[in-house]
Amino acid sequence: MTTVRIPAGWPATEEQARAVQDRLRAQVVLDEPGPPPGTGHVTGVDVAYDDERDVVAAAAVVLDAATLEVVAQATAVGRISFPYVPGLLAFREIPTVLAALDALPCPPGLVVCDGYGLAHPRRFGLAGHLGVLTGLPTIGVAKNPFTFTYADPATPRGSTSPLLADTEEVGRALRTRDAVKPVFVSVGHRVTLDNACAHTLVLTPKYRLPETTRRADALCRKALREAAAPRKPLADRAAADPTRSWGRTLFERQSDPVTWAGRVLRAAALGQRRTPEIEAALEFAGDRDRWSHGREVFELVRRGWADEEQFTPEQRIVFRLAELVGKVAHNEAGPPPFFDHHAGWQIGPLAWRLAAAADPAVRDRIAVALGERPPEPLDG
DNA sequence: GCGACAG
DNA sequence: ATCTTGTCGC
Repeated sequence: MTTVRIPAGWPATEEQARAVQDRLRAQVVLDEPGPPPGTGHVTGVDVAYDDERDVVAAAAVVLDAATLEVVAQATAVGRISFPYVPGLLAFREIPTVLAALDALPCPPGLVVCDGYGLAHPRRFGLAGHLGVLTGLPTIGVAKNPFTFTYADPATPRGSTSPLLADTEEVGRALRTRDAVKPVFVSVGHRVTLDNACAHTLVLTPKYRLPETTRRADALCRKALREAAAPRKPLADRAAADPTRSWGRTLFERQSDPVTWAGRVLRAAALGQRRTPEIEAALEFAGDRDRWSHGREVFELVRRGWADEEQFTPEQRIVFRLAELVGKVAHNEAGPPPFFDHHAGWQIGPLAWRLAAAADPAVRDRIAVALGERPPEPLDG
């Protein structure tokens, strides 16, 4: 497995990313038929994320197009290079996908992407982007219609209907299993739409999604599991950390957990350098109307301390508290899926770790914000 | 102006 | 994409 760095000059803003798309899309080749279905190699690529740990894992799995047996596979891990923005997915996935493709011991043949090619607001989705950067023939097979419209294809497998941006056919809804929701096929690079659909049908003898996608999905999840630091079971951590049960009961006694978390954060941040992320979290905790956006606050704070090395241990604790404010608020008022409900339990122990190392005035202030002190002096 | 919106 | 419990089906 290879490790990826974010490429130099990689777009940092949405505006830059859109400019890159506008520049590169002229290089897409649409007038080649592409490899005949059922011959040579077909390669699936997919990506899995752990946003909390800022880890991304990609996989490329090469299948024999005739037998659908795995011929070769490779993975790569790296840091997340771009947030998820509809229309800019490629900037989040491509660096790691390229590394996985590079690590393959054989030519990939046709590359099947999890997403779109031509069917894209600027006609340059993930599959087209990957095709232009590698020169390989690519297609996109997506699970959802994005912003496009389509009529439901007829019931039997193999039926299609045009995927429309207004009246322009940008792809096709293709039924790969009888009476099951279609997939959405579009051209990436150097393949026609007819051929892309034919490939997709060859790749779906048993399931709705292409074997390439299924294999790559399973492999990148596994790579992600192995890349993320293995964690001890919950019970072990509870035994090793007596502050945990105190943190739990303290949190569960709060009738207004978000406001409480905000007070704790304010006390903890006192006297420390305030970053914009901390300011935002503090302001947020005081505004009940915004709690449903807790997840965004979490993500903002998480991005804010991406360069962990530049912060002191105390500042890192403040950042973690700010993240927890976002998590707790999201669990309290946001839509599912929720963060794990243990999140709030960490607030007390974390804040007290800071208090224990601080001077008596700060310690008192944190104790007041928490509402109590731990039953016995905690070290760490 | 606001929401929806591939993964 | 990710979080999640049970439930349905081959």
